[in-house]
Parts: sequence; C-alpha cells; structure tokens
Amino acid sequence: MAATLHDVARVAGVSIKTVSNVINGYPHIRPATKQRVEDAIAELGYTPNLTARNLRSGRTGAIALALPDLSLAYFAELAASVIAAAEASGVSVLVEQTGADPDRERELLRSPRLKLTDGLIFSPLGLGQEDAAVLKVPFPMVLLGERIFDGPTDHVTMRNVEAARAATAYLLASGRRRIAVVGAHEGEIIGSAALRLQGYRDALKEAGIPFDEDLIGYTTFWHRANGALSMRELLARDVEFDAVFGLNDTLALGAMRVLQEAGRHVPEDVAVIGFDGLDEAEYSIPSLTTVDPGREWIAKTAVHALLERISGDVDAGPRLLLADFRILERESAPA
Amino acid sequence: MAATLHDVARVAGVSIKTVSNVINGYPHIRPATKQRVEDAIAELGYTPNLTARNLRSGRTGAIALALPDLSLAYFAELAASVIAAAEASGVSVLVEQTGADPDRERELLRSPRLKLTDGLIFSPLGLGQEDAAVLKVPFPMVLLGERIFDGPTDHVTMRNVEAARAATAYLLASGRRRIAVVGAHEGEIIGSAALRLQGYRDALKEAGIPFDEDLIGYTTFWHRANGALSMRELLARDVEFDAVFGLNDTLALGAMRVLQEAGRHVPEDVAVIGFDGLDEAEYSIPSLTTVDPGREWIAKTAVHALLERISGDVDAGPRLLLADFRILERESAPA
DNA sequence: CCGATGCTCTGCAACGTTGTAGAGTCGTTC
DNA sequence: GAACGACTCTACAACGTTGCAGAGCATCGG
Repeated sequence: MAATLHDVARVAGVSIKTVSNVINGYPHIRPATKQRVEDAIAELGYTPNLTARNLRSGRTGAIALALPDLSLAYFAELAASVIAAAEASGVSVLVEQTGADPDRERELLRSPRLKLTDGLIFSPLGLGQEDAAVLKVPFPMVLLGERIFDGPTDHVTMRNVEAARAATAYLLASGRRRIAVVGAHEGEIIGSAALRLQGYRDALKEAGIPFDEDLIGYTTFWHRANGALSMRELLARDVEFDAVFGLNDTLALGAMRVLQEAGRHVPEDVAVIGFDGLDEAEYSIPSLTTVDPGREWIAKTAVHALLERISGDVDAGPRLLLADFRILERESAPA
Repeated sequence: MAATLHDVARVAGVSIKTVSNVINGYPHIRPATKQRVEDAIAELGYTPNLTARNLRSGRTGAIALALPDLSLAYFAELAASVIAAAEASGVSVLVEQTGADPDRERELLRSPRLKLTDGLIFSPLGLGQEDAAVLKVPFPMVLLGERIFDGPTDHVTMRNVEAARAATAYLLASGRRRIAVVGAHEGEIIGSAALRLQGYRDALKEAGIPFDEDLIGYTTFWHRANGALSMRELLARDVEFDAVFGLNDTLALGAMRVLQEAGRHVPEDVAVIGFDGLDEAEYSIPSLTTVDPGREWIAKTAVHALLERISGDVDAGPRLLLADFRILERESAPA
C-alpha cells in the first residue's frame, strides 16, 4: 500500500541504501542521483515508516505524559504547555490519565504501552514518598509535582512552601489577620496541600500570629465542589476570618462562590487568594488574585530535561529543578 | 539492556517462537513449558517490544487526537473523554495541538508523525468546507466538529442547529422575548457559530418573533474575554434585552460577568444560557444553564468508529454520527 | 500394526529501516 | 605511474517480533 524504500529505489533505479542516504542527508551523492531519488519520492508520495526506523534506532520520537485527569484545569493547561514544548523539539506526546489512583499509577510505570515512547513525564497524585522505589524505571523519566522528593529521577516542581508563604504574607501585608485555609488534607505530610499549608504556617509565625486550627478547612479532593463544601463548613463553625487562602484556584473559586451566596463581600469583607495561576481565575467575579507557580517554565523544563536524558547528554545524578513563582494581583485580594 | 524474546527463550530453554506463542495465548502448549516460560518472563522482567510487534503487524496500538488547544476547556474535556474511551479499548492516544491554524491543520494531515499511529481523530477549527479534499488521507480518520460536512470520512458531531433552537425555545418558553446572542462570527456560513445562530433564528421564526441584528454580538474567538467584550458592546449599543444566548459556555460566562458588573441581575433582569455543558458552568455564580451537546457520547463514538475503520470491520461509506443533546437547567436561566 | 490425526514445539522469513563494510571509479600527489 | 584518498554507490545484516510451514511424537481407530 504505502510506498517503501524499495519502491522508491526501483523507480529511481538505485539501491535502497542510496535512497536512505538521500533521505538522511548523506553528503556524498551525485546531484543527478539525488534528483532522481527525490523525483521518485515525490512521485510515489513516499514517507518513511517511523515504526521501522524506530525499531532500528531504538528511538520512537515520542514521549509520554502521565497525569491524573485532563478535565482538571491545572493539568489541562500543563498538558497544553508540555505538548507545545515537545512539538517545538519535534517530539510527539502520548497522554495517559491515571485518575490519581495509586494502583493505576504504579501499573502505568510497568505498562508495555510506554514502549511506544522514549521517556515519561510523570505527575503522580496517588503515590507518596514510600513509593519512591517504584520510580526506579528502566527508561528516562522526569517527575512532576510534590508527592515524592529525593527520587531516583529528575524532578521539576514549584516552590510550594515559599509561594504559599508569599501568598499568606501578601494577605497579611494588606492588613488581614484571620486567614482561613481551604483544601488542607487531613494528616497529610507530603504533597502540595501539606507544603502549601506549611508555607501558610511559616508566614503566620514570621508575623507573630498564632496558628488557629479552627481556620483550616479540610477536603479530600481539590475540585470546585470541595472548595464550596469546605467553605460552608467554615461558615457553619462560626469562626471569624477576613481572608481565605485557597490551596488551589479551583478550591478558591468554589469557596468564593459560597462566600458570596452567604452575603460576604469579596474583597471588602473577605479577601480571597488562590494558587495555580489558571487562565480561568482571571475571569471570575471578582477576578481571583492567585499565585502563578511557574507552570509554563515547568512544562518547558520538564521536556528539555527529559530529552537531555533520552539523548544521554547528561550523566549527572537526579536533578531538582525549581520554578520561580509570582503573585498575580487581581480584584479578590488587592494589595 | 531490556530483555527480549531471545533472552527469555534462553533462560526457559525453549525456542523464541514458543515464548512468543505463550505470550500470545497459543493454546497447544504443555502446562510445564508454559510455566517455565512464564517464570523466565517474570525473572527477566520481560515486556514485549511494541515497536517490533508493530512493525510486524502494521499496527501501532495508538491513535492520534488533533485539536486546537488543550487549554480551551471544551477540548480539554473532550480529550479526557477520548483518552478514557481509548484506554478502555487498550489504545494509547497521541495528542497534537493545531492552534486552530488552517496551515498547521493541513500540514498535520501530511505529517510523518502520524505514522506512529493507526488513525486520527481530527477536530479542525481552521479548515473549512473548501478544504474537504485535503481530508482524503491514506489512513483511517474520524472527523469531529462542524466545519466540514460531506467529507470523505466518518464524521461525529452534535446537533448544533436543533440544540441551539432548543436553547432559544427554552428561553422563549420562560417568557423572554428579546434574546441577545454572544459569539456570532461575522459572515460565517459554516462552523458552530453559524449553525447555532441558525438554530436561534429558527426558534425565533417559529415563535413569530422578528430577528433583530442589533441583538447579535460578534466575536473573533470564543474565549472568555471575547464574551466579555461582546457583552460590553451590546450594553453600549443601548438595546433592550432580557436574555442572552452564549454560543458557548466560555462566552456565556464572560458575558455574565460583564452583565453583573453593569448591575444587571441574572436571571431576574437577564437570563443567560450557554452551550457545551462544561463542568465549569456548574460552579459559576449563578450556575449556568447550558446545553450539553453530548460530548461524552461523541468521544466514545469517535473512538469506536475509528477502531472499526482501523480493523476494517466496516466497509460502509462515510458515516455521519449525530449526538443527542439535553438542556441542563441551572440558576442563570430557570425554566 | 499402519495411517491418520492432534498436540507440542521449532526454524525460517519477513515487516522497513539504517549501520557497517566495502567495491568501484576518479583525481591527486610524489 | 603507482599509491593514495575522496567520492559514489551497494550488499548485507540486524533491530524484535510474528506468520507460516512443518518436524517429531503420542494417541487412536480400524
């Protein structure tokens, strides 16, 4: 069906290796021969069979991106950035969804489907520090997120603690004193929730404000509905607060909605700050002040680090690459 | 490095073909032999080299999904559904972003990178009816969207006209009479905007209400900012209206925000309805009434149709597969 | 006891490509 | 004018897998 090197060689009247040489830019070919081959390629509409080429070379020209779920806005935007960065390097991206299920995440690392790719950018949401061992995989991998540190691979992530501390300090600087938190994870020690909560505590401490457990709203997931639910609980508790730190934007947006339903004005009565820098946060009512943790940089850096590992250009040990953050000041929490 | 059939065969003391037979479930193998082979596989951690298998079989076990941009919520959710449906069939998905650029869309169809896949699910946003010819590709393809009809391939899409008519009729039934539109495309004849606008006109006609050009807000893109801008223009025009039909949810959310800033109450003063059934629409303030055009069904159907074509099970001509829609009644437009 | 049948396993070729090695031709150099 | 190197092109093998054909053996029916 599709034309192969053999077909082109026959039409051009040369050996298949010569055709291969033309395609791969081998320099020592007579212009006339080269022309004949190129004409034959055009005539037959030949395109190389990448599968065969890959078998020969051991490379596939594709990388895998594993993340919890594309319908979560943060991961969709991350994926968009990763795919764009990969495309710029001529690499295709195969996307796998794990649903944040630790079993599926473990399974994925052993999946033969990854054989279709040269390496993996992995953003786990179910695995934890105790699973660091399973990250020892026989292919290049770059880890994203903050579930696992000191693993055996490169790791690109954000400055969760510092960024959360900065977000909290920002609220404090604007005069808020009772800052509620939405989205903490009960008993968690690792992961974004724990790190961001730590940043929050650090900022309070620096300001000499005591930590008040009553101000902390716990959730199991980080969906909008969880943010809403968590805020309802806080309101029901009848504690006073003049600001809310949503541990991500989606939570903050859900919480903000509930605040408004309850008749609290944002930002007059309660200031709200989020975390993630989602595009979406710019268009809520009021627009959401948030921390951009450097998503774009993370995507680019992860792709480049992975490609370096694949090409074997780097033989350093596991690298930890940290993105810079910045606070996007909007209406929900003016400075 | 990685173990191959040869290694397993050596360890198990059988021929490589026997190992292959065990892996592929060939029935006539002695249990003892099978056990030895399986032990060897486990010992070596062997996983089949899919590239080689694919070269042999001519299949890759992956499909490509080409869409404008994952950071657009509709496409992110569509991709999530497509990947889930593909995974259920044991197929990987390679995602390509075209940025809605007609040149990149055309280029994509000729890209050798597609050789890594068995077929393509293609959602164009730049190509138009005049490009139907370029869809004649030498691999299985399923078309999504409403830019091109009567192309040479299967086509899965939504009932844009009927759904938009139903949305408009819904507003009319709730007593609204002056319904503004946000997101029309100037001079467009094909594509979602044109079809949905057509449905709007049809519903007006049925109700005996004249079409008023002053109520139509035009935009170039369908981002939130465009919905906001378009609504500002409508307000500046100083025409009366008691409802807004956002040609998609993102536009509707942008428009709703501007309405509220301008002091109009939703839904008391102005009812708002969207189109797409985004998860996000459920959590706005007020929550957005919208039309779910059957996204989930579209994703599943597209994957299954493509896999049918790939396996050659179907030899029918191009099929047009239409999803059912339903109106999700929420706060922004009560019945 | 023979041929037929079924079970178990094997060797070879092939998928389309590229790396290695080398053959043949020509011009250059000493 | 012989040796050398550069240029142009080719043959072969190999990447790891599976389809095909068949070998060797046991079992069974007549």
